[in-house]
Amino acid sequence: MKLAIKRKQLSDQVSELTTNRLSVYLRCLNALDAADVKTVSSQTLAQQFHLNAAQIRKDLAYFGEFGVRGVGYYVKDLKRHLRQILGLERRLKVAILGAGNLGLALSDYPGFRQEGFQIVALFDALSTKVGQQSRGGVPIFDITELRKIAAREKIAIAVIAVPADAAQHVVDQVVAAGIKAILNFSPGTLRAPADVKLKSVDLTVSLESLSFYLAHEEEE
Amino acid sequence: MKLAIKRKQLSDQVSELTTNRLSVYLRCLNALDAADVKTVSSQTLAQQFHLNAAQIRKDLAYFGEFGVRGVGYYVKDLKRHLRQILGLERRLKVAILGAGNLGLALSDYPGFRQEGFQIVALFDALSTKVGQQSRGGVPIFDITELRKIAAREKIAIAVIAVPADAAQHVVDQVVAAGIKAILNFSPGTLRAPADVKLKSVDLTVSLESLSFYLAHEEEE
DNA sequence: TTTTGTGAACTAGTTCACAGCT
DNA sequence: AGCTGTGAACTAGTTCACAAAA
Repeated sequence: MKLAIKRKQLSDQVSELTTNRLSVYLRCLNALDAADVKTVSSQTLAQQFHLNAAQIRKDLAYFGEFGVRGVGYYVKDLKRHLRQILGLERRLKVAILGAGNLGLALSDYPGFRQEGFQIVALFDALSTKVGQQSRGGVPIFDITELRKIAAREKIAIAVIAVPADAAQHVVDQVVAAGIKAILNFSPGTLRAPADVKLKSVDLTVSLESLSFYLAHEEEE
Repeated sequence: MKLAIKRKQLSDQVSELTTNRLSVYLRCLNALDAADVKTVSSQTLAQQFHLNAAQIRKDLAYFGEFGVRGVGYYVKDLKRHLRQILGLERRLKVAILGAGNLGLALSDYPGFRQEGFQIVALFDALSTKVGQQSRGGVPIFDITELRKIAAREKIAIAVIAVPADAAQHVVDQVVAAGIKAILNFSPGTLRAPADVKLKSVDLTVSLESLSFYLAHEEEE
């Protein structure tokens, strides 16, 4: 009951910081479960990654009361709940846009294949690539077929791995194909409608932030 | 004078959020400069990506007074300042650890090569890979040679692109080789000493955050 | 006794709003 | 007139600290 009421406004109430941590907790629980640990406290969990125990409890409390006072959390139980919260109980299908170096590497990346994601298609505009497949066997389609294949395969997530100058155009096509979640690897700002979740991983920004650190640590 | 005083505690005072935005501003300024725009206001800059003009001014104000009241910022001028702030005036050398799909793709990624980064070496433990090179011509060395080559080439940044179970061991070797900045692509938490800057890009977390969004948007 | 779940206190980050310079 | 630089107000996120449950 309490759970159901909260559910309604979840994606507004829960910040991305929290959902990212949920993923991290889940990975930790997988490891604990594999090591046949039955129960874990927020304290123990917090020590693994340098986090605060209260934060873990607060993060989980958004979704229900999963813990047992005096005991902690049952590993298998919490793991199941987290998978459910993150929407991982169903296999989500992923398409990668851009069959260049990065796109091909991502399509065979084992981390993507784990935990319920299934990479079903690559798309490219280059006719020489269309019809080929990645080393791991993901077929490459022509980008013009995106709409058709996205609908047929029920593709839920698009990964953008095209050069910066093509990225916005590709995003527009992805949106037109009805895909509601995009993970973008191209540098620069992209526009997408409000009902489409666009998450960007900007490799250049990451490197430059390290460069900043190096430039300013030397001085102290 | 004011600038010099501030400099001392910069990396403590300035948050990562700010430095990440500086990268984004720089990219925008590059585009404006290429389009031969001479001057830009924080207002205009803010509209490009959906940001607040005051935030841009605050971000820049940490480092000095670069603007001209009534005019805005001189594009070339601010660009030069940002490059200097981010430590991009010198070319930083980068090594990639792990010559798998991801490592090879990253070593030829054009975004890395731009803006002052130079990928000089790949490292792997597999003897079949050692001696080969990436398509773009980055040579693959044995990981045992890391220390020697890092010193000789003055490698400043290490990129971790090895499987999760090898990641901590590789990080330890990178640290032992005296490298002070690490960009990690492997999933999971890694430990590094306080004087080493470790930045992680967790692809699984990114995808799971999209999954969360998809799972919870459907309900409204 | 142990550990959760959570209000209250605190800290960090963002936006407002305006004085002051050009 | 126009736009920066910045204190003050606000908002979001984290940590503390403790009552309540097992």
